[in-house]
Amino acid sequence: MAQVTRIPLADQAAELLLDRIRSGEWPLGAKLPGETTLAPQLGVGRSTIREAIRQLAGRGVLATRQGSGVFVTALEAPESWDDVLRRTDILAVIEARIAIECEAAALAAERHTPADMVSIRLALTARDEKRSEIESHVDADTAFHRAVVAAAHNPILLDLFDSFTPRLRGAMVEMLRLRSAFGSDEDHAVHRDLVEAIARRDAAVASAMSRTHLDSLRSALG
Amino acid sequence: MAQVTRIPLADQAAELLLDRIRSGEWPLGAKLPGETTLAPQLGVGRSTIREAIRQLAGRGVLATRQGSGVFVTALEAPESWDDVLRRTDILAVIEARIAIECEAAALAAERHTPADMVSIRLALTARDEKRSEIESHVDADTAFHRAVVAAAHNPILLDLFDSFTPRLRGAMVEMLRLRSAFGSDEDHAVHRDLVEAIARRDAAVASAMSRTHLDSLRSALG
DNA sequence: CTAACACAACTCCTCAGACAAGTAGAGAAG
DNA sequence: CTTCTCTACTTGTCTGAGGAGTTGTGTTAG
Repeated sequence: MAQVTRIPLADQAAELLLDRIRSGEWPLGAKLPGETTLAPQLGVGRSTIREAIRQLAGRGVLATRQGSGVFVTALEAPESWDDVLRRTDILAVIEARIAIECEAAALAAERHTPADMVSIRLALTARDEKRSEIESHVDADTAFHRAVVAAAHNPILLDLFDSFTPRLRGAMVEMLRLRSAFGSDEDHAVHRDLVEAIARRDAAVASAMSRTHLDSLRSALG
Repeated sequence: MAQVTRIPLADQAAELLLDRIRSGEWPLGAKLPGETTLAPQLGVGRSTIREAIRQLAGRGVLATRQGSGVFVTALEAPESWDDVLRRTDILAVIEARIAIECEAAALAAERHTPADMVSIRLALTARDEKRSEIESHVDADTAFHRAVVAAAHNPILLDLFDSFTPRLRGAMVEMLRLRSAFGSDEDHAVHRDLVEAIARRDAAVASAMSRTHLDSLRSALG
């Protein structure tokens, strides 16, 4: 089966070089042959091999130093975090979210500022008002939990939360379509208790409330 | 302060294009002006602008189609997770590690297999034998905790743990050089208790032991 | 013999020009 | 209105030339 679309020589050359790097022909930190050597060796022009090198340099695999040469800086491109999440079981993602959100709730109870409490309470009322539509309710719920994590004042926990939510959104919407036990009064009570626990700086209860909420989410998705 | 190292024009051009993309001048999916237009506009040759485009293509920001043009495929390159960690305060990293490791210890208590227990106990004895040298002791400690996280059977938690440890290693070594309260018998007892709690599937105690150990680490580094 | 200097060979960087290959739109023919 | 063809424009590739930086070698002064 021949390919319909011609792949540019520069792209082919880049893949070829990457293969030879992965094979161990040029270990980490090694210097590649000069472009004047590499170009005839692959049967392409100098500008083509240069573009291939640039492409790999953009991916962080190679680095060029004028007058010195081209060097291997990484054995392969670092895998995108989103890709890891997309490939992983959704239950594992929820467990990871439980881990960071419980801790974040405890930290939020200790560290929250008045401004944090304002945005948390605002997000809670917004969450309560949007019980009708499924998607907007999920988004409001996510926004509320994000406000809690933000009150922990830890950029890593917040980054992790933000990287988890896109993966979870679809599953949550789908789940709500089947069983609508989410917009219930009981569910709302848990969230209100969480806010109150944070407000009175009760870290243990705040953490426990988060766990309660997320455990029910896990069992619903499992 | 002028820079000592000359930055290649192609790299400068790539950064310039990336800025204009981020500024919203060319939205997602838009077609950039042709190379023959862009090159004089930036005051560089055509091959130079081509290499800049290749570089951004390697980072996933642009895509070229022969005969058609160059198109924006992503608003910005996904930031490497390592870069985020390197830039962040080390206390925040420890807090994140506390979050995932406590949860992982609890999950490990529930899910560990006989093979998990073997590797955990092996790592514990190895950790105990290497109390003399600082660096090897830190590495043995890290290996032990990694074995615990691995027993949780959650790939995301393990990936997170692996991404945290490189950032923490330097700080732990430095801390041990100052106060050597780490290779103490008390410290070893905590780890032994953690293993026993996991072995008898006591999730609450396993989580608490992890927290004890890491809290002392946090206060030592703070 | 050692150390500092000059230089030559090598590397990547940049430009210019030419032609090939592919695409998309305008215009003509049906 | 549909279809075909052709033209203009785009990226792809190659070649040749010179500029700029690095590195190692050889020379020379001490």
